[in-house]
Amino acid sequence: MSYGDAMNARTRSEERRAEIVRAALEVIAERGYRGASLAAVAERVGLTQQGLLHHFPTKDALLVAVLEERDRWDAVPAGSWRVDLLTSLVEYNAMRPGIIQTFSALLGESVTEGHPAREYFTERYTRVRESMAVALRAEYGERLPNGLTPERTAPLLVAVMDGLQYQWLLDPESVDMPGAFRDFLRLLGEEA
Amino acid sequence: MSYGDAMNARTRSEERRAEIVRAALEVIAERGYRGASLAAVAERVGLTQQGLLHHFPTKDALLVAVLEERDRWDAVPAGSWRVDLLTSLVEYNAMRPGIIQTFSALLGESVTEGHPAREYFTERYTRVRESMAVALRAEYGERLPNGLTPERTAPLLVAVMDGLQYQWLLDPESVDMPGAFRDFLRLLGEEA
DNA sequence: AACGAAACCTACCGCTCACCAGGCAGCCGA
DNA sequence: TCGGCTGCCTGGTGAGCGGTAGGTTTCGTT
Repeated sequence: MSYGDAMNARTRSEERRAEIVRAALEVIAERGYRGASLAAVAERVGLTQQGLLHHFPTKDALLVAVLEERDRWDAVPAGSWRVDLLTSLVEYNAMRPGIIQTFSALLGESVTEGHPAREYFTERYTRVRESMAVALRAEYGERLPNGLTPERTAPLLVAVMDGLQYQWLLDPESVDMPGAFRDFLRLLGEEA
Repeated sequence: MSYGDAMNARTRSEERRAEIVRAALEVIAERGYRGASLAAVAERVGLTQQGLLHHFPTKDALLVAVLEERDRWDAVPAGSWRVDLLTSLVEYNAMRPGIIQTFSALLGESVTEGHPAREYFTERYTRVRESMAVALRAEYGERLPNGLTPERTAPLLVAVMDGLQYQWLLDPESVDMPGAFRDFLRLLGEEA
């Protein structure tokens, strides 16, 4: 195997796949997973539907790649979040409605029966709740208001982030997502 | 309850429509709106697809009826909520996963472009936020923690309810939705 | 008994979907 | 220079979609 060249076959193929995944993210944001046709994704990267199927043999395989992309995207730095970085994350999200829309649409679909992303989201939320509990403990210890534990607070934190996203996507003018999130954090850090 | 006698034509037609809407709620819960075929809804009430189209001329017309049903369902008693009744509402919801699933799936779809329920949800959330602000002011006055106003707290309250629903639908064993909601309310009512 | 409307049907249409089969061009290592 | 593999194409298929057209049965009203 030679590796001197600027771009070997494997690299080029991975580039192509990455392009396709990017296009799929867009189309899913616009039409949801069920509404996203392979043809629409293919057209966006200048392929025919069958050309796309060469890289991803089924529609579900493409979805798997999309979900893996998401895992890469918000991979926890050094294994755990810090609460103040969450604020930055929300602010960053507020500048990228596309990504938020993609995964909000997918989350909504995933609660329906037999949806191919259901298991992914179930496991993801288990993981994220645990991760958030760790972050909350690091920030507040056991001194959360009203004797709340980090484990009981984590689902609320996650719910606020998700719920705000829906309200914000529907009506960005009326909902200050980062501001509201900061308000929530202030509820946790009972002020000195 | 037999139809033949004490029921006039109009009443029977309305009964039929109500049956269809109920079936549509089920099918949407299972497959989302895009995934819900008229044929599937029709079969559930013992009709052909065209028999259904006699009562609702288009698929969108059926969706409108579904959304109207929801408005009737959670119509605010006497014009405004009381915060303690929200707890009961959440507890009640936790016993009816079907309804929650229907509207969580619809909410998720609604953020996609040109979705027929988008406007409905946008306006609904505007209304609900206002309604919640009123309820919060009635309960806590201006004395929310950290100088939060009812208007700024309302989006958080709504976000928590919605966000918890998704986590709960995906993994009811791991998420105590009513308990978590009570935790959130306890964050608002700073103790004593 | 006669009539008209409501309820529901069969048949059909054009379209879109995910996916299969088979072929062909171009590049790469041998 | 050749063989094979990768990338992508044309062509086609069966199923399912929402919706139309037009007929037939049912039934309350008169």
